[in-house]
Amino acid sequence: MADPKENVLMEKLVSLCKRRGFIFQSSEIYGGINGFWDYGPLGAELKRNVKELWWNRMTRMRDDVVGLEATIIMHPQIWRASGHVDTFSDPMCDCLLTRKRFRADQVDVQSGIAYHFTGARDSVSGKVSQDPFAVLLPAGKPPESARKTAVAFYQLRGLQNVELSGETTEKVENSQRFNPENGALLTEPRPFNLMFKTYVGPVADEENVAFLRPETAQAIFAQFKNVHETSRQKLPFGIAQVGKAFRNEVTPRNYTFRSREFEQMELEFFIKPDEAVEALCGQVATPSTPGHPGTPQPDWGWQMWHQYWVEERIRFYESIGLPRTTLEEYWQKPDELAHYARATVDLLFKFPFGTQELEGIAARSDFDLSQHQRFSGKSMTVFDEELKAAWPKLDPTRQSDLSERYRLARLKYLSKTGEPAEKAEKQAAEDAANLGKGYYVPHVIEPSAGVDRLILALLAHAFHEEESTDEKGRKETRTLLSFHPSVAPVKVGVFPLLKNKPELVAKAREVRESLRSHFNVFYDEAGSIGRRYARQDEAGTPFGVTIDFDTLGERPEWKDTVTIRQRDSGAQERVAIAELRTWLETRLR
RNA sequence: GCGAGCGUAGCUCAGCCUGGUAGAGCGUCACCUUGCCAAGGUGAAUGUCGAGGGUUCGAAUCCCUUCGCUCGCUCCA
Repeated sequence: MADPKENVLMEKLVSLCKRRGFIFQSSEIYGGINGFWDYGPLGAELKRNVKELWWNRMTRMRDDVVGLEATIIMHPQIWRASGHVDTFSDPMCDCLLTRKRFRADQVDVQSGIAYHFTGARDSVSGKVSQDPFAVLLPAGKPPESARKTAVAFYQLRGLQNVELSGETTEKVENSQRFNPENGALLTEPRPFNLMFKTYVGPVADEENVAFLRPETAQAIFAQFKNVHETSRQKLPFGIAQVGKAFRNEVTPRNYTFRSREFEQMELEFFIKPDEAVEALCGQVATPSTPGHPGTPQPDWGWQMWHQYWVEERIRFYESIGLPRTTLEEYWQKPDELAHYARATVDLLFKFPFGTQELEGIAARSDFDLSQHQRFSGKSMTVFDEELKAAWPKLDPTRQSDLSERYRLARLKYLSKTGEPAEKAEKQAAEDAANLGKGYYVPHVIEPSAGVDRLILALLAHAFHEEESTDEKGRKETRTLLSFHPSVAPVKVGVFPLLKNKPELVAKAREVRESLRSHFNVFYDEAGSIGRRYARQDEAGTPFGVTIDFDTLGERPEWKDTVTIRQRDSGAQERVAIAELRTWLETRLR
């Protein structure tokens, strides 16, 4: 767990974010609302930059990924197909004695004698508790043991000398209402819905229930066919989306890290099943060495693609200023994997409050599209002309081998979904036959990142304090945010050396105007020059441009040049105004 | 959801125990000053003391409720 020093760091960061306008609590004037955060002027710029860099890198800089922007509220069936309705709304109950929480349907079934109590009173103080309580004992156990548990319960309610009242017994069979560990009564099962619920249309009844999406991914699957057909993409290709998602988290914690409204950047990268790759290329390439596997090749199987995306994503983080050393790769153990996942790598960042997930890169097989195929009744298969052409040229034993492997994989999926065995067998056989005709459900690799936690990681990583002592022996702390220039909210500060010299001010404003259509520029003339540098250090502005007397020609050879100061080192150099834009452009990438 | 602690100016905090209508430092703003790293001077703004209720002649202070934050438990597809 985080040690005190790291909590102090977190407090400093939170305070800086508020003071400088990066992050505010939502609805603060009304006392705030738990789990919701707003981005102030600098935070909004930072977040835009991050999303834009992701979008450019994932879509515009590639031939094989296209974008999507889907709605937040979708057909409720989507969340049944995805499994969210089941896994996000488990009724839970708590042990009245230990507070331990159980999923109501997973409590071990028990039988025995239940001892009910209507309440208790303190024989010394006279204080009374009217809370009913009950303990279940296996048949044959002495009643004293039930009373002991009940006494402990009422002691928790503030009674010291417990005198139990209204004891009755009842025979109980196959009950899930009692804690198997101590026999204590559990609270009533309460729905624990992690999805935000709303109603579509003016009538708020159960038929009109809809959910705010708990992830952006499902929209991509739901629109897979449309995008595939209109984008003229062929497998392998991906669909990227950036957008809001909502989860009614039990405990929003750690500043913006776990929020109830948050933004995701997700890619669903669709690939051919390994059986199809083998049919086409004669073999499936699998990773032999760690690290980036290079330019994608036609013979890559899902493992190569998975490794490729893990490495691509790490490169992205490096490019925006999170070095590999700040990240941790965590390969989920087989028993941690979701049942449909073949492999999942979490990219973790060392936050001040602990090492936590920034992004997950999951190999999700063909589970998602298959689910939507089953629930919607619409085919999610693609037709692969090359596969159709290649298949007849295969050796018959190879054909039956591939076909059988594909059939078994489909059967495994269909059986797990609870399809009747006979129906599953029939469907799997049909799917296998279709493979030879060039039809299959694409598999998917999913790099899924949280924008807000990435912002927090960038802030935490950029935060630095430098202690120094001035000539008068006073200790000073310089706070700076060492953002990578590509994400920095403000790219360049422009300052006249002195405010009371109109020529300097006029020239500085002129320089600001010449730059502002190219970069986010901040102009400041208030206070000493050092103070203005310090203000920009806290905002994370990488460069400061100062207009001085030499700019005006005091030293003729320096006419129309400015001083550029670098944020992290404080180093200065002289650059001609005419070259400023190019100078900055090459350093802001 | 449970337990503990906390909530006073933009930020960090004092005052609360022992009720008598609010303070410091930093920051912000204006003017002056200032020839490159938070210099200085003068002046200014800012809080229904998280919110609501109660006790009291009187509440930042005592009591209750509620919201928010932190930590622990729980949860985390």
